Amino acid sequence: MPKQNQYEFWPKIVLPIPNMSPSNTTIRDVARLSGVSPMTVSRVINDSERVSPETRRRVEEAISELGYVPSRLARGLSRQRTGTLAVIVPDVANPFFTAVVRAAEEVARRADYQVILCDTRADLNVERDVIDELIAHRAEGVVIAPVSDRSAAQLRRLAEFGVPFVLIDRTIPEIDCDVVLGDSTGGARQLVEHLISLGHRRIGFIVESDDVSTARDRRRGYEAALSAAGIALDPALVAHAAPDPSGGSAGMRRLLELEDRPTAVFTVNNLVALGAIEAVRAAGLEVPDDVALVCFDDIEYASRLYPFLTAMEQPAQTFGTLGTQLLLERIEGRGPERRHEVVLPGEFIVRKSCGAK
Amino acid sequence: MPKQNQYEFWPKIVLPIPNMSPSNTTIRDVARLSGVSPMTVSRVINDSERVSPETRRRVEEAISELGYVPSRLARGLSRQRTGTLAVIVPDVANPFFTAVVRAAEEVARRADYQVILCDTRADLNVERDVIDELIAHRAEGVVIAPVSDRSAAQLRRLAEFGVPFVLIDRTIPEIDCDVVLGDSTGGARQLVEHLISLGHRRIGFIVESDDVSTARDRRRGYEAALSAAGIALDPALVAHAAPDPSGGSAGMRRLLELEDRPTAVFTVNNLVALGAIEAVRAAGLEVPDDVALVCFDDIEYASRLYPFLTAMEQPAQTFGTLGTQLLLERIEGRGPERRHEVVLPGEFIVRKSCGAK
DNA sequence: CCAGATTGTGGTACCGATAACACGGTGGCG
DNA sequence: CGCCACCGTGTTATCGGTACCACAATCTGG
Repeated sequence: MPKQNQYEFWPKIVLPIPNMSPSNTTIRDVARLSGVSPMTVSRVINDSERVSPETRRRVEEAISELGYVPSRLARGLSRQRTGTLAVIVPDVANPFFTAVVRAAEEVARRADYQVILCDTRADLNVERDVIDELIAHRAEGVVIAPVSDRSAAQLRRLAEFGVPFVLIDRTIPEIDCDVVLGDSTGGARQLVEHLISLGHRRIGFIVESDDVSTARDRRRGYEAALSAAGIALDPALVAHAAPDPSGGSAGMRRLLELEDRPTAVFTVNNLVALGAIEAVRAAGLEVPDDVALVCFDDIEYASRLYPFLTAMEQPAQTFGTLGTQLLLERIEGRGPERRHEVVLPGEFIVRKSCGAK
Repeated sequence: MPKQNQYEFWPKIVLPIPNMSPSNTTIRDVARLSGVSPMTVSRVINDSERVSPETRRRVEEAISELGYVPSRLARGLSRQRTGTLAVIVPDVANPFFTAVVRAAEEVARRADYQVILCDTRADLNVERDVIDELIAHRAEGVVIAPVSDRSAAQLRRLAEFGVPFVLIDRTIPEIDCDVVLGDSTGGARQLVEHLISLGHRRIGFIVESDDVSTARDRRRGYEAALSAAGIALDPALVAHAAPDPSGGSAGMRRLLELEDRPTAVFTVNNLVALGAIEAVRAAGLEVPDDVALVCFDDIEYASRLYPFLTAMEQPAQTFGTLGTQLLLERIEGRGPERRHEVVLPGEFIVRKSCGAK
């Protein structure tokens, strides 16, 4: 259960503050001090161009004397580019997305872009608002792990405004753009086949709503594994739940209440697994003894402390770096005519939760 | 060991791209279409003001017909405010800071500010660059967990430019501003006293460089606890190391090599603890049997999966919300004359790693 | 020795919005 | 009936840069 925030309603204090000097030096001030035109100063701060060494020296002197820093706003307005790009994820606190964001931020910074971070909390409305804001901000591109297929509307809006974007982790059927994905179907199949190889026949699946591509694809993998093993699909074993710990708990509780309950469970991601495990324990049972468990995505720090989750680990950082690189290519007008669809293989890591050996 | 990123050098593809229409509708287009002046359109999009219902209707119609979205750049330039603020942390991947960032982002968004996320990777130079960028961007305020005391220079720079900022998690001696802190000294003392109460007399401490206030304060707490128990301080038991898992491992290795090695260790934070535990295990020993361990900050998801770390958990979210709220007060000119110094108590959580009971 | 290129610099007009003021029309009130 | 307040709207200047073109001075080569 997330900590309640006792200071949510911190009492408002209304008092005057000692205003600091909003030191607003402009290019014209620099020009005046160094006895040249603003245009020449502009040339100096943008390097390049032909400026005599002597003039350049004088201008640079004036700049450092006045502590002048050019305004990105003005520059952006006039150049029609902001040097800003956005990363949108449904939950930064999910270690998978944290890694994505971190990597994206680094790539962007190296390419001299600033990053606006947006956490949609898997809420379609927040996502819409956030995207509108980004359009207003004239962000030059967006790396986004969309909330669901219904994000299509807002992505089309981005496209209308000529803002390139790259989807990561999730595709959206009608949206045609660069994409960086994991191998959800294959990975899921491998996980479930592993459970089957351990002798499990009744295998549950806790998954979020079917309008998220990863959920669909992983369900597909789950079904493929079952059918390949000649196990009939029992719809009662598929529990739909929110893609977070509380959803995982709820889903697992439902599965445990079944008459003929599963002996193993596959969860759609790491946080769902976490909640599911908590539910198993709350029911006085244990993983993997009473219920074996496998999932997608690792929880790095947890696994280092205690290698427990048998998981299909995805290269989260690569999602971030690669997604951002593809985006930068689009922004800079490079990038192939045809869209890029990169599928990154996961790494199957067997640990305790599946009960192997 | 963090995953190597195999796609760091993704091959560059150079091809033309099908350019989308950079639909650049301006306020003037809307004005033309609705047969009014740009000023009137401006009045409509900023609500308020006195505009006849009929005109407003016509303008709104034109706006939606053209799909017009006002440019934040232009607005910012003219209004002299950007509606942007920044959150700077040394490591977003640290669950503590992830929570801070997430909370800050939410508070900011609710107040209609956009957030620029900056991860300094605990590198003073990156921090300097990032802050320069923010000044250029005319960010209206900054919530920052500074790299160290040597961040003072860049913070003074911010102040010179009239950008208000709030320090979180760490103070800096000469910098006088709003601050949201944990009770490092008290918390550390409590942790170490707990170890002492369990019978430990040789207690190690793995800590980062002394120019970070939390490190100093926690050392102070460590020393206070020892001296209160009449235990002499043995400098050999204080290992300095980077504030991350690898630092923790290195530090613990050094402690384990001591002739008279500690029976318990206190680490300055969660990630250091993680590395320290790995080092203990690598040495063929176990926590808490061979070495008891306590630390600052929890790793939430890890602890839910496996309640192991005995820790002083800090209310990370509150650091974020409160820090951002204080910042917003400053920005809006409210906020007390005298600086705010908020100290949030941590929660002492006893689990396995200390070997209690 | 002069046409033509090159170099360093300045002038002007924007980028897209808003602040501040101006102005014609309506209605209330003495 | 005329003055004034107010309403709705337009005009102009400006925010802080840069693109584009102009222009004088110097350099090149035939």
